[in-house]
Amino acid sequence: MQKRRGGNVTIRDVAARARVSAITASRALRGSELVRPETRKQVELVAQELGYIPNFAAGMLNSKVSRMVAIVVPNFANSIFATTLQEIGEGLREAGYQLLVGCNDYSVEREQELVQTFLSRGADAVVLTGHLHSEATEKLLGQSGVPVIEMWSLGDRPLGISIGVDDHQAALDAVRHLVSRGRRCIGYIGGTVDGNDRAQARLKGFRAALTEAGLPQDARLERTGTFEFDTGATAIADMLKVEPRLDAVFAASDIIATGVLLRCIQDGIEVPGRLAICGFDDARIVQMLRPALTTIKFSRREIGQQVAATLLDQIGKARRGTRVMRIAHELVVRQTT
Amino acid sequence: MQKRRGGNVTIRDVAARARVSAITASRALRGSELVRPETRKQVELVAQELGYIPNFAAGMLNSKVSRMVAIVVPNFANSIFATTLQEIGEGLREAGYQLLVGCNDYSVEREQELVQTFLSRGADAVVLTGHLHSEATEKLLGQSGVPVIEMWSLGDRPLGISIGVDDHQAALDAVRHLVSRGRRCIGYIGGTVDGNDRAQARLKGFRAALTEAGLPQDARLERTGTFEFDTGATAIADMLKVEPRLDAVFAASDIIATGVLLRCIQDGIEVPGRLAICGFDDARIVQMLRPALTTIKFSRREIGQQVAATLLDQIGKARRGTRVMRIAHELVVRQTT
DNA sequence: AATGGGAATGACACCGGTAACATTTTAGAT
DNA sequence: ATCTAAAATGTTACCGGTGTCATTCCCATT
Repeated sequence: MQKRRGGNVTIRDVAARARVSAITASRALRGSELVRPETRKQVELVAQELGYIPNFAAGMLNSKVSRMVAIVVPNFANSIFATTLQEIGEGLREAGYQLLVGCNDYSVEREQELVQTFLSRGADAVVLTGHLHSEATEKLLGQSGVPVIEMWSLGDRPLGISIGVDDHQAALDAVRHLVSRGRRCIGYIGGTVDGNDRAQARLKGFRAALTEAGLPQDARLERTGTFEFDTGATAIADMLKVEPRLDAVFAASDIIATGVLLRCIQDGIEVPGRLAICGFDDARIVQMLRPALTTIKFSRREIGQQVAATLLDQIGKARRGTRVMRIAHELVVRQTT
Repeated sequence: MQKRRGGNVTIRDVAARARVSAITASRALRGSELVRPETRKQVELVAQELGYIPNFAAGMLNSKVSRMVAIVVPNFANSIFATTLQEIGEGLREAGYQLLVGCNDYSVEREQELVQTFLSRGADAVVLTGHLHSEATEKLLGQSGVPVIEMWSLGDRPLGISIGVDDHQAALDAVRHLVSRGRRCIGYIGGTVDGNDRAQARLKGFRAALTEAGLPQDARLERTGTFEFDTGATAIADMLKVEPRLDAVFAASDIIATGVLLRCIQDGIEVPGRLAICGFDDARIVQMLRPALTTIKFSRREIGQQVAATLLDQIGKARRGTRVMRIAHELVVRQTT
């Protein structure tokens, strides 16, 4: 098979037609200050005329700049990450960067594979979700010298720059709020903690809050599953059967919290009278539910914007520090607590 | 800045260390049948030892194969597209393809820019959303000889292969259902039709159904906006004020339908007694709402899977036909109608 | 031992931009 | 008119794999 890409017009073709050398054409098209305006215009005209499409691979080979940013997210389908992707994409568009995205399904091995291909493809920077990585991944990234951003959670020893929410503190805040409302038998329903340090931090925050309030830990009141409505719906029904005194639930994601709430409405369990619910994320829908969900709010867009800005700042810099940027969260009290 | 990628180990370094020529090393690592098993093993060992990371750009330059598939979606944040992305990603992972994704915000100009860079980067195939493109985009893609897939909607004159849902028919089915329930004053609330042929087809389907049922067209009962809850919530409130006899709404997206439903619940408008609602997409949440939403269901995953399979089939093929693959849809009647 | 043919390996050029350095042109100063 | 520095352009080589074609090696065959 012969792939043609715009009729195989190379920069030399453009140069010949414009009666300049290849390098002048190259400079003209890249907007270098070294060419006379008229020359540039002429080259641009010819390029247009011939339908010239530059070959990035060729340029990259020598210049080592790909204008691609690689991003690893655990899951596209989860809209939480999608919003961030969107924001990063918009932030980088102007600068001419493209997004190379991969999905690791919460697996560090898969992440390692992805990082490997991304480096192979010459990504100018790598964005990872969370701080849980294989040793090989960290070594690869270290050797490559490419800027690394870990987003969504905060790490104490980030590989590069860490931009995210303090999940532990946020969970603590949420559960403290439930306690302050007089709840004494509080359950936790969250996403799987495997390969997910955000989920881990939230669960730890939950436990810390119980301890702080002098409440007992009870493994039966901690459930984890997928980040789906069903997880919440199933878990709450079962948990109430096991422990009828349950009077509050902290759901580590609004999707799960919505599952809990809708199931309660179905089953005639009064919220917040009989059961208080607090979610996490402030997904768009939850303020429209009746009763509206109390939840932890933070700006997904801000994460994306910060990541984009930081990327632009870091790419091409020789010295790169490690830094932790905390995105603010806030407890939004609505009707479920 | 000097980017190093794994310490600048090239295939010649590996070859030298393994006492073979560069091309033999290349063949060994690519799994060619032409090298002796022992030679291959030796090369692989050395590559591992040296931490060799191949440079895709270099390989691409000569072989014209990038193992990247470019995908343009209008919007990441809309989970509808995210699921498809996820599925395509999974389908291509095994074959070693990477996803180059871009977001065009429903703009054909933006799509054109994206297609241009994607071709520039040597994408092995291009996946677009919908059939609305600029002339230049179509020309670019035609010249490039790269396989093209248009997904999500069905076109009568696809650029390559078209994989999607018959939105017109689906909308027709939805509205016929409302009519069959005795509704006579039916409103439409949907997403913007600009740059969105799916939305256009649904609106046309809605109108066709009204005509078919002998009902009058009324511009006041057609609203479009963003694909957000608010659009539904705001539009329904206003529409009921303008036309109190309104007894049904066809919402061209479940997000919007949910907005409509929740607003009705808030305002004490009885559903389906006073107002019937039919959505579109069968988003996961809508079956858990009370009343559960009647909607058009189809498999987003199937679209993704078909796209992935078709991509693998098309890439590298010399002769590429144009074809239309219709993904089945189904009306799911629940409690809102 | 000589021969033939396929398996395995190698030499070399090439893909298409661009960095580095060389050269020519231009314009301002004397 | 001459000189000089800056501006503009050109030459050459190189990035790092891989296609093409040539060569060597090995073993079976006569």
